[in-house]
Order: sequence, then C-alpha cells, then structure tokens
Amino acid sequence: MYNSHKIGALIILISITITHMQSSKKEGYFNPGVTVDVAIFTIEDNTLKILLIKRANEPFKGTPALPGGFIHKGESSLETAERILADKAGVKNVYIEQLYTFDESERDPRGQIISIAYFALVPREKLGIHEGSRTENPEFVSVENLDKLAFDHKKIIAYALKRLGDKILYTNIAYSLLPQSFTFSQLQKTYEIILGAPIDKRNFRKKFIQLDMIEETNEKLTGKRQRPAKLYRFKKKMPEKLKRFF
Amino acid sequence: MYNSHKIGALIILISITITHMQSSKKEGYFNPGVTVDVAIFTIEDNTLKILLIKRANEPFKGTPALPGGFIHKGESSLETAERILADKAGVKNVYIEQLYTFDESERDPRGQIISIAYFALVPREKLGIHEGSRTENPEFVSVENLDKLAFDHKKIIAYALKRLGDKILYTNIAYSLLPQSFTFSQLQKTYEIILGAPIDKRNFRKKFIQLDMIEETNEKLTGKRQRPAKLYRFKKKMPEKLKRFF
DNA sequence: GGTATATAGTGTACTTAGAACACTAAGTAG
DNA sequence: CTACTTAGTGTTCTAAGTACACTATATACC
Repeated sequence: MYNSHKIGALIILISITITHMQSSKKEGYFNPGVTVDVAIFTIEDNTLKILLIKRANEPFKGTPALPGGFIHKGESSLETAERILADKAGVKNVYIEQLYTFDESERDPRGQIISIAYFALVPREKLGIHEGSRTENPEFVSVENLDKLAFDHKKIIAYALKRLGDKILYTNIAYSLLPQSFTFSQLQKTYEIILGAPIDKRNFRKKFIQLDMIEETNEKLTGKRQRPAKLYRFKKKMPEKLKRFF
Repeated sequence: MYNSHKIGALIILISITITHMQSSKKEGYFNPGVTVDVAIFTIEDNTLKILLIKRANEPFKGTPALPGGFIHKGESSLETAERILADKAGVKNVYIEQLYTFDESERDPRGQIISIAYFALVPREKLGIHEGSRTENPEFVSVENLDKLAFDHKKIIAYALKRLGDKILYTNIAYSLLPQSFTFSQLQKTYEIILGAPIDKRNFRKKFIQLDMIEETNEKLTGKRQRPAKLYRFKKKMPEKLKRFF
C-alpha cells in the first residue's frame, strides 16, 4: 500500500518532467523540447502579410504567435511544418524551406525548448477566402504592423524577412507568391513589396527578359480601365538559383 | 517486496526510454534527441581540411565522423558547438555560425535524433601542432578525400562546403582562416582553394583594394628565395557583408 | 660575384551589366 | 469623344568584370 503510493508519486514526477520537456539523463545530458514554427507569407492588397494565430494556451495565451507545434513521433521537422501549413493555412505543396533553429535559453518560459523555424510562401489565390475561426483565429497580418508577439517570434519573423529579401534577388522564388499567370506589373510589384523600394519599369522588364525565367501566354488581362496587359507564366516552378539580380 | 520490484522495473523502463532519446508523451508528442555536430575547417598545405574524429562508441564505432555531442542541460546549441570546438580542436573565439538542422528520420540508427549543425573556420596557426591522441584521434583531413563517414555527415559537410563557397563571395569571412598578417598571395590562395578555381592576380588585387577590407602593415615577408612580399592585415575582424564579389 | 630561379608587383583595353530617363499605346469611364 | 489609367518600349552613360604580359627583388647555387 505504501509502496504503491510511491509508484504513484514516481509517475507524477515523470509526467512533470515530460511536461517540462526535459528528461534529465546521466550527467548533464537531456532532451530539450523540439517545436516547429512556420513563417507563412503571402501578398495581399499590395502588402506582404504573415499568418499569425492567437495562442489558445499558456504561455502567452491570447497573444499573437507564429503557427507551430511539437514534432510528432516519426515525423521530420519538415513534415511537422507541412502539417502546420495544412492545419492552420489549409494549403499544401507550397514553397517551404528551413530557416534557422532558435534555441536561446530564455526563449520559452516552460524551459529549454528549441524551435526549428521554417518559412513558406503561398500565393493568395491558394488560400481560402477567410481562414478558420476557431479560438486561434489564424489571420494574415501585414508585416508592417506587428505588435507584441509570443516567445521570440518577432526575431524569427525578422530573420525570415531578411532571408526572403535576400533570396528573391538570386533565386526564382517569386513564382511561389504569384498566381499561375500574371502581368509584368504584378511581377514587378511583388519585387517592390519584398524589397521595399520602387524599381524602374524598363530596367525591370529588360532584366527579367534577359533572365529567361518567364514566358508569354496567349492571354491578356482585360476589363480594366486601361490598355490590356499581356499575361506571363514562369517557365519553371521549381526553386533555382540565378546568376545574379539587381 | 513485490511492489518494490515493480518500482525497479519502472525505473529500468524509464532509463531505456531515455537511452533511446525518445520520451513518449500524450498523443504523439515526444522529444527527439538533440545533438550538435560541428564542421571545423582550416587551410593547411594549400588544401581545405576538416576535423574528423573516429567514433569511440556505437553506432558507427571506429568510423570517421564530425565532432559532436548532445546538448547539455542549460546549454544553447551554440554553446554546445563552442564546447566541442574547445574539447576537440582546442580552440575558442573562432568564426562559428549555425549551418542547418538535419533531422531526416533514418539518419541515426538509435532512433529519432536531430543534429543542429554548425560550421567553424580556424586559422591553422591557432591549432596546436598535433591534436589529441585519444581513441578518437581528431585529425584534419582534406575535404577532397573523404571516405565513408558516420551518420549523414557527408551530407552535412557538402552543405557546409556550399555555404563556405557562397559566403566567401559576399562576406569578409576569409579573415577567419588567415593569420594576423598575410601576403596578397596567401589571401588569393585562400580564395582559390575555397572556390576551387584560379583567379587572375591583377584582377584579384584590384578588387580587394577596391573593397577596402585590408590594409598594409609596415612589415614584409623575407627569407624566401624571391622578392619580399608586403604583409597585410584585415581592417575589421568581424563578420560583415560586402556589396558583391567576383 | 654572377647567374638562375622563384614569387611580387603593376596598367590598359575591351566587354558586360547596371542606372537614369520620357514618351506612345490601348483600353474603360463618364 | 474626351479624359484617365496603366501597358509597353530604347538609348545613353557609368561602373564593374575580364583578359592579358612584363619588370622587380630577393635567395640559391655555381
């Protein structure tokens, strides 16, 4: 009777340890908790937006945060990120890459929990009209007005923005933000939004034609109060490096 | 008596779980093991070399591998990497940055163990004449002749080499491979080794002077059977981005 | 001491890419 | 049918990259 109480106490101890994501092993070794957070970007209304949820639980309950979660057993971090993309943004087969692993010790009040951060790009058209309305209420927010965020997520977003700004200059990832076909103006706007600076129209077109990344379709965008614009598409919708850019 | 056996059994179970680096939690959540591996490069005998150890334990006992280890409690992954650098290469305060987190499920036969990989650059002069001679026998090996390596370490090294080749083109990290003062020829050789291609001497000098990264010292390198070479030093020995390069 | 040898050090012409810049074209709105 | 809005197009100038060959100054060796 006394002994079985002891067992009960032990089990409680174990569950506490696990809740804290820290199972102490012999001599200093232990496993930190491992989460995945995803910075999901899209362009809407001529601004770069990122998907944020309101945290349903402590810590930071109610505070906006990147969608994320713990790695499941048998899952790679990429698979975790894709699961989060499907669950929170309702999309799959979008551009995604690992960003950085954040693990400064004070980043999570629950203890030593690392975050393998990913960043993803989604064309606006792939997203439903308005995302889920659970308590988490995921929504796309302009990266210009980010208030207080949970954990170190502001830092993660800053890092993601830097990566995005760099990569758009030497890869073709712009394809992953644009619809299947698009006008030259839309394409240029995408670059201007991400780079945060206007670009000369003629130089931009010259450069892009030289890069040979896109081709004309036979269609034009009509119905606007202006000369119809030719529609283009990317020749390849796979990530690749370019020689250089601007 | 019977009950205390039960406790014993429980404790064994726990230790097995921990040894496998997997503590199963409620519903799919669990903590993978977290290790840090470090790709430590230096230049010696006009080749790029990387530090490898022979694994002292299973799995892959006896096979060459990157120096690495589990994160200790309270340690960030960067601190782990720095500890490994000190223990295995005997250096500190060298260039180090996080590379990538490798976590494909089959990478470690012990189960789900992720590796936060770092890469470090060490000038040859900072390393002792010959490194430790424990069973691990750390030694610098030319990146040209890498045999079978433990885990996915070949992949990690390939990734590190790509990063190094990229970064030497748009940052000043070359400073972290060179001694305090050096000749223009040594500097150029460093670039040629990392890029794997010869560079025109006049263009290289022109470019480097234009970049304004280095300055003359008052010294010359004499004692060689040739015209003495001026010695230069880097103006700043801190990582910074350049506009562009070659 | 003189000669061979090895690496240090320097300048110019050509080619390519980037930057600056303004007008005409073709639709819809009213 | 006129006003308005965005689409579409070339040229000049400047900066950077590339290709290329000879002279300078030390030590090694005879």
